[in-house]
Amino acid sequence: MSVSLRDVAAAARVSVGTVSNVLNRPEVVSPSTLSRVQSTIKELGFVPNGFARQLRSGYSRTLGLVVPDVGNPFFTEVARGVEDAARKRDYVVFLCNSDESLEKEDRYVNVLIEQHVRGVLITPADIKADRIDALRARGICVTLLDRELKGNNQCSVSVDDVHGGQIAIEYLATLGHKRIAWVSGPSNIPQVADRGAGVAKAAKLSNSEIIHIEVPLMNANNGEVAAKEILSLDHLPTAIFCANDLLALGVMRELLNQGIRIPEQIAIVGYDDIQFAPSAAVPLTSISQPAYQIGVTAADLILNECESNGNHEHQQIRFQPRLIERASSKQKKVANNG
Amino acid sequence: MSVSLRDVAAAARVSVGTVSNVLNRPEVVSPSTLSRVQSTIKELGFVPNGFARQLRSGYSRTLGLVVPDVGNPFFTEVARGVEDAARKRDYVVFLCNSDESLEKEDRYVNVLIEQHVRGVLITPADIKADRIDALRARGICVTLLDRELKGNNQCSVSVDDVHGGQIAIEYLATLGHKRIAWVSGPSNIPQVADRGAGVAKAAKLSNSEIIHIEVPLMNANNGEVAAKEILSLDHLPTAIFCANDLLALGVMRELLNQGIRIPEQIAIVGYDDIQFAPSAAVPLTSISQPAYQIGVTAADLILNECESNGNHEHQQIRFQPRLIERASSKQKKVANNG
DNA sequence: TTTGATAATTGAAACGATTCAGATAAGTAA
DNA sequence: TTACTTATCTGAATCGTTTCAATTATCAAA
Repeated sequence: MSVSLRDVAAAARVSVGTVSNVLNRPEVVSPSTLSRVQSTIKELGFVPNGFARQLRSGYSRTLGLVVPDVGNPFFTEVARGVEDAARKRDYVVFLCNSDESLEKEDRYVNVLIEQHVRGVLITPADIKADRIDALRARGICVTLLDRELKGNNQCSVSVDDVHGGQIAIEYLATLGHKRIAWVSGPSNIPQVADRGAGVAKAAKLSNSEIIHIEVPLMNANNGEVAAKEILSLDHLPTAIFCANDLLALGVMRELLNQGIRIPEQIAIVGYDDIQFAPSAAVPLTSISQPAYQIGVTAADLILNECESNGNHEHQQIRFQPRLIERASSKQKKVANNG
Repeated sequence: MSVSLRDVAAAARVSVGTVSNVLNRPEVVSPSTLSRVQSTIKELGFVPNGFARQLRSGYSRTLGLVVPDVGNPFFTEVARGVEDAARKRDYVVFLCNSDESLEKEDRYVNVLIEQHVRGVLITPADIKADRIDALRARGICVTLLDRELKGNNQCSVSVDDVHGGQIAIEYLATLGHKRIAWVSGPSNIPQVADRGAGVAKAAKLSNSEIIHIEVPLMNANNGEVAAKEILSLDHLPTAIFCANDLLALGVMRELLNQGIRIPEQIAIVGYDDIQFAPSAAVPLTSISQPAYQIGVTAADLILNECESNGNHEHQQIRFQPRLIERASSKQKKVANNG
C-alpha cells in the first residue's frame, strides 16, 4: 500500500542504508546521490514510518504537553512557545488537555507512555509525584511547567506564584483597599495554593481582610458564580483579586450586569494577563507571566535533557511575574469640585 | 532494558506465537497454558510494545486535528468537542497548529502520516486538495472541518459562511449603514472567501458600499492595523464587519483608543462569537457558530468512517450561523430632545 | 604503478510484535 | 489398527526502519 524506504531505494538504485542516511545523516552522502534520492523521495511521496523508526532506534521525536485547560489563552500561549521551540529541533508536540482533572491527566500520561514520547511537559493537576515516577521509570524525561516540586529531580520552569499573589494584594492595599475578596479554584491546585499563600502574606503585612471564595473550575462561568456570592455578602469588599483572568472576566461581567461601577465601587485584579485583558469591558489589571517564553524555555530544557546522554544537570528556572495596571483598578483622578 | 514477548515465551517455556495468542485470542489457548503464561507476564511485568504491534497490524487509535490557530478560542472550543467525542471511543487526539501557514500545515500532515494516525480532521489553510489526497493514499481517513470541498469524496462538517457574511451585512444595512468596512484575512482562506462572497451578495442587494481591508493574519494585532488604515480614510465608514472576533477586538481597541464612540460613530460586528465577545470593552455583536458541536460531530463522523470497513457513505453536515446582537452595533434609543 | 587513507555505499541483522502454514497430540469412527 | 478430526502449539516470515561491519570507489602521495 504505502511507499517504503525499500521502494525508494529500488527506484533511486541505491541501498536501503543509503536512503536511511539521506534521511538521518545527509552529511555522509555524496551530493549527487543525496539530490537524486531526495527527488525520488519527493516523487514517490515517501513518508517514513514512525513506528518502525522508533521500534528500531528506541526513540521517537515527539513530546507530550499536558495542560490543565486549553480554553485558557495563557496555556495556549505556553503551548505555542513549546511548539515553536520543538519544531526548531524537529520534534512535534502532542497537546493534551487535562481539564484540571486527575483522571484525565492519568489517562493522558498513560497514552503518552504508550506512544513512547521522548519527553513530557506537564503542569500537574495535583501535587502527587507518582505519575512523574511512572514516566521516568520508562526513560521518559519530565519537565514541570508552571510548577516546581521539592527534590529537584527534574527540570522545571515556573513563575513565582507566591510573589504574584503578594504583589497583587500589596498593590490593592497601597490603593487603600482594606477588605479584599480572593477568588480562586480548588486549593489543591499548586498555583492556586501558592498565589493564596502570597495573598495571605501580603494581607498580614498590610493588615487587610481577605474573603476567600473558592470555585471548582477557573473559568468565566465560575467567575460569575463567585461574583454572585460576593454580592450576597452583608458587607461588600472594595476589591477582588482573581486567581486567573478568566475568573476575573466572569466576575467583571456579573458585577457590571448588577450595575456595580468598576473600579469606583469594586476594583478587580486578574492573573495571567491574557491577550483579552486589555480589551475587557473595563481593561483588566493583571499579573503578567511570560507565557510564550515559559513554553520556549521548557521545551529547550527538556530537549537538552533528552539529547544529553545521561550527563544532565536538572535546572529550575523561575520567572518573576509583574503587575500590569489598567482601568479595572486604577484610581481615577477626581475633579476637585466633584 | 524492557521485557519483550520473547522473554515471556522463554520463561513460560512456550513459543512466542502462544504468548501472542494469550494476549489476543485467549480462547484458542488451553486453560493450563493460559494461566501459566498469564502469571509469567505478571511476574516479569511485561507490557507490550505498542509500536511493534502497530507496525505489524497497521492501525493506531489516534486522530490528528489540524487547526489554523490554537490562539483563537473558536478553534480550542472545536478541539474540545473533538477530544471529548474521541475519548468516548477510546481514541486520542494529536492537536496541531498550522498558524494559517501552508508550510506548517504540510509539515504537520507529514508528521501525522508518520505517526500513522487513523484519521485526520483538518481545516485546510488553502483550497488545494493534494494534502488530502496524500492522506487518503495512505489509507488515512480525512474529514474537513469548517470547510467543504467540491467532489464530496470526504466527510465534512461546516458552517454556511456565505450565509454568515450575508446576514451580517443585511443586519447592518437594516440599521441604516450604507458604507461598511469589511476587514478580513487573505482571500485564499476559504472561510474568508465565503464570508466575503456573502458580504458582496448582501451589499449588492442592499445597495451598500463595501471597503475591503485585507490583513495577513486574523488576530487582534492585525485588527489594530486594519483600524488604523480605516481611520486614515477620507470618508469613514459607519460600520465595520470583521472576519473573526480577534480582528474585531483589535479593531475595537484601536477605535476606542482614538476616541471613536462605538456604536454611535462606528458599529462593529465580529464572527465566531468567542467566549470573550460578551466581555469586550463594548460587548461585541457577532456571528455565532456551534463550535463544540462542530467538533463532536466531526469526530463521530470520522470515527464511523475509520471503523466501517470500506462501506462508508461520506456525509456533508452543514450548520447555520446566527447573529448575536450586542452593544457594539445596537441602536441606542435616542432621547427625543437630544 | 602501488599503497594508504578517506569517502561513499552496501546489505544483513535487529527492534518486538502478529500471523499463519505446518507439526504434534489426542480423540473418534471405521 | 488405520484414517481422519480437532484442539493446541510452534517458529519462521513479516512489518519498515536504523545500525554497523564490510566492501568498493576515489584520489593523493610515494
